[in-house]
Amino acid sequence: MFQNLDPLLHSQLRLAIVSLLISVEEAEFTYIKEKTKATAGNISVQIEKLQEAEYIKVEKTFKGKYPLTKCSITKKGIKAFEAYVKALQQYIQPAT
Amino acid sequence: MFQNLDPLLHSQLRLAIVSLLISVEEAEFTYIKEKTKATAGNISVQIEKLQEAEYIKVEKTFKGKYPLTKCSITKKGIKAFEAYVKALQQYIQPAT
DNA sequence: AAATTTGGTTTATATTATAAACTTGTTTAC
DNA sequence: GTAAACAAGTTTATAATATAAACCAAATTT
Repeated sequence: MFQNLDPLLHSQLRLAIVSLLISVEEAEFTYIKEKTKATAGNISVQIEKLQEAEYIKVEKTFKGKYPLTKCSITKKGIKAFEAYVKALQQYIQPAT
Repeated sequence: MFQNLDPLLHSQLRLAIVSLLISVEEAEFTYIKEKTKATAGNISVQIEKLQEAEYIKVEKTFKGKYPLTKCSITKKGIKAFEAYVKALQQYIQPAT
């Protein structure tokens, strides 16, 4: 009846990050920070978890002299997101 | 961009419970247990939280000699659920 | 009358989310 | 030229959550 919801995605911030990356090809750390309004520390932690699970790819480079972190979604991430949304429908769709 | 997700509903088990109650007028503890496959302890705790928030109403009676706990959703619960689903759309709807 | 079952509740623990504090380097103000 | 403020993060500590294990009271079965 109720499929399990992938705990990695069932987190407001991680879901927001993946949601952003789904539609954007690539995003900088600061962009994610602006869009999600979350603290840098929180984002840093959640990005690492998503990366460990290989839901996203993280590339650390430099923009001029400052560090620049770019994130993008992986195939695995897209699949996981789609499965999560599908599972979620069972919870939020009205009636049986 | 991303509205906050009501933490009370953003929990697999509590969401499942509310989801059940939305479409069923009234449900017994054991029914919830069967449908969610969760442990009784976990359900007990989560029901109490939902009740504290006045998202659900809990009525303790007896079925013959055994205790019987009946739950039903409140107006507040319905509203919260609807708001949660609406907020969630922003996360799971593809593209901007 | 001991063991098992029903219908839960309480408590302990493991996991999470989150913010605060810290780091490394850069730019600006004095 | 050096102290203060800023950029872009990371690490660590704490608070909140989810969850299961242990427990309880009464009823039933063996």
